[in-house]
Amino acid sequence: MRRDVFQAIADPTRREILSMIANQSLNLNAVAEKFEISRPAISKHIKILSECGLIVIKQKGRERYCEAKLQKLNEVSAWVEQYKVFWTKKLDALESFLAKETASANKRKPIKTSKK
Amino acid sequence: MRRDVFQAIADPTRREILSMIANQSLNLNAVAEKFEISRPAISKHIKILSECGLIVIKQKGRERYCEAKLQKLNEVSAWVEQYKVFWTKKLDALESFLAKETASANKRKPIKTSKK
DNA sequence: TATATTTGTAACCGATCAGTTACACAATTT
DNA sequence: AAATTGTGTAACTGATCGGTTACAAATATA
Repeated sequence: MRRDVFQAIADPTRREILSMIANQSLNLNAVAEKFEISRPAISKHIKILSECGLIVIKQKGRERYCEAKLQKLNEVSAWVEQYKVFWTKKLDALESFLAKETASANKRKPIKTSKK
Repeated sequence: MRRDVFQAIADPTRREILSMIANQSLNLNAVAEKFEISRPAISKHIKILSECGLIVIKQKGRERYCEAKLQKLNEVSAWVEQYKVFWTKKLDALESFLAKETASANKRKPIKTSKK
């Protein structure tokens, strides 16, 4: 069974769970209440999230509070950031192309370049 | 059938395909050659990637070149960046705690803070 | 024209996924 | 002590996933 962060965040319900508990820990029932699906289904999602380290469970009496541990998202961040240059590079190229095109037409007002 | 960027990048083979063609377009066979799995399997992965807009296929004669269109990764980037504050905040808090703790002990050399 | 090459796709397979219902069990409340 | 609450888990289901083999079709080459 593959259990990594990329797989964990692939499911929209799990992403929603993360957004719910990012700011405040919630117990399992509190999480489940906000979804249409059953409590055991949520329980399974929580299990997956905790197995890959995105949340930790703090037992308090009979309740189990889900606390977000978003550090693991760093793995996703690092992966996606390595490619950012590819799409921003293209946008920069488009930007400079448009700037040049506009300059040669030299009647319209120049495009505001965002950086440098 | 759910077909979004999060689901597309959940599979390690698809992430590897993206890394292969990020810099250079490759035809399907060239991609398939570098993997253990069969050509039809790669063909399916390519289809998924193109269906969610991460690559485009340029037909040249009988060959089909896969060109990465990584702009769509922006969606993932935006999602993960919104949470960056949560884990960097905690790290900063830990950092300042350690700095303070070290200062009060004031014999060990201070921790090098990365920014500001 | 016959043959190679590059590819898509259909049909199938076993594993996993995301959900369900039903039940068990421990902690809390009455 | 009895009832309620919060949760885990087993057993099941249908859908999807990631792979395969086998075949078809279009382009390129001999």
